Amino acid sequence: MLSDEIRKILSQNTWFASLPELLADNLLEKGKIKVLQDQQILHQKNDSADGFYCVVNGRIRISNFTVEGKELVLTWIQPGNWFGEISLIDGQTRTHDAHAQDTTTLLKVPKSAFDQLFIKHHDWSQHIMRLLCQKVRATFSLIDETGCLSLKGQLCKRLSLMYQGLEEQQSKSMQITISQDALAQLIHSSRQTVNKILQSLQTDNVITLHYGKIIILNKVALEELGKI
Amino acid sequence: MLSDEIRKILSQNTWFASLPELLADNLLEKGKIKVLQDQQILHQKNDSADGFYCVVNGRIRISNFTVEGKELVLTWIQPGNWFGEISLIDGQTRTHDAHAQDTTTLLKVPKSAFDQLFIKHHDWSQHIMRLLCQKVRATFSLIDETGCLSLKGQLCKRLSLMYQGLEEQQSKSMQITISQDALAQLIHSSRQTVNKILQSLQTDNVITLHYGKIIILNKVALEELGKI
DNA sequence: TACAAACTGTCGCCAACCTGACAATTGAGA
DNA sequence: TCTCAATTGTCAGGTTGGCGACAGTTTGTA
Repeated sequence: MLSDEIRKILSQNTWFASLPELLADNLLEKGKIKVLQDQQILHQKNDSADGFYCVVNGRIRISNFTVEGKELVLTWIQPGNWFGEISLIDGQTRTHDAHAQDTTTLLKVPKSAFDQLFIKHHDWSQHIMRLLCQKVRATFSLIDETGCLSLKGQLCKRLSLMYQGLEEQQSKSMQITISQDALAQLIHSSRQTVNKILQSLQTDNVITLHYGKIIILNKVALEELGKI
Repeated sequence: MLSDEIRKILSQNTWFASLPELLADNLLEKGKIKVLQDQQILHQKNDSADGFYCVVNGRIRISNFTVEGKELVLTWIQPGNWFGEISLIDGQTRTHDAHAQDTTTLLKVPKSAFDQLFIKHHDWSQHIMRLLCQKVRATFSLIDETGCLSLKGQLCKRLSLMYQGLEEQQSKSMQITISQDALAQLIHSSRQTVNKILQSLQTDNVITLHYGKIIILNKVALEELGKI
């Protein structure tokens, strides 16, 4: 994959786009491409940390496992988004498992290069702080959603966000590639319940359902429903 | 309240305790005591931020409101813990409402003093990053709990944590002062369900129930139950 | 073209838990 | 001491949503 292509994808992300050119160049320069096959493990919870990552394409599933072995999915990280900085900063182990969902390309900035940025660029810590704040705020709003919204609301919100992600990447095919099973995991629900909700959305002409994918018909309605 | 007394309480907190003396002194020096009456508002969601706070005694209830007006409690901040840094760093507004739960004494470091610390102490940002990482990890484990644990498990975990807080402060009276109503809010449940669970814990001689307070009889059992 | 794997659609049962209601108890303040 | 608000204890009714089961559909692969 060409360096210009990577830079273009990374620049869709507001955090990366706001970095001074020198820092952005440095991340791209030190970053190495890493490709994972579908379902391949990047790291597990409690692993020691060796890198700071950005999803170039594909997606990374961040999750934990309950005592009984059930997978609890926290989120899917979409292209352009960076992760893995927490363990690098505080020296503790990984907070979650990270698996590839689809064949996935990552940019990996090794720990050594990451640490050096603090020394070479006096303003790097400012930007890392902003990234951490973003992460805290995102996590807070996740908690709000699960507490405030009905399952239908949560589902619509997730679909909205995924659709936005597609728009930002100016993807050709405006369809969300996800199984109902995976959607259920994301909102901590069951496949059957998700199916029921999706059917009702289809009846209301908000979406259409297909094998392994969903097409958004009415973006505005979906966003509205994501507040219930 | 005496400065030595404040320093003693603040030093129970691992983050504060790990600060270089110069920084700790600076925070204490610039911090002003602020007392809130029970239920008094410190700030609301979307307020602009003017300070970095530490609970000296009492406690701060961090919450949001749903569209229907129901209060969603995120957590109670116990003495020794700092909060409010996120809005100061990223310049955005407050993420939550903050109310006093009981008469509460705070140490308030004004925004101007907070900002200056970055300039005067080159290592201040390192410590702020550690604090942010702590916050992210705490928020992640909150999500894990609500996803993994049964209501009984969540309730026991909360009680454990509150009891630990009492131990750390070497409080004279080892009883948790909280109504069943407030407990229900903390675990996003109903008073009736909480009552049923507490009754069962009392039957098993893990706790005893009183008007507006709970006494822990078997700390170890409680911790064990906090994993179910 | 056949087959297996993955995914979707649907039903019924059942446990968890929310809500409203109401009585009893406790504690603070007049 | 009296009164009132806050808190606790308890019950019945109703809803939500999880789970097992099974049939049908789609897709990739041999």
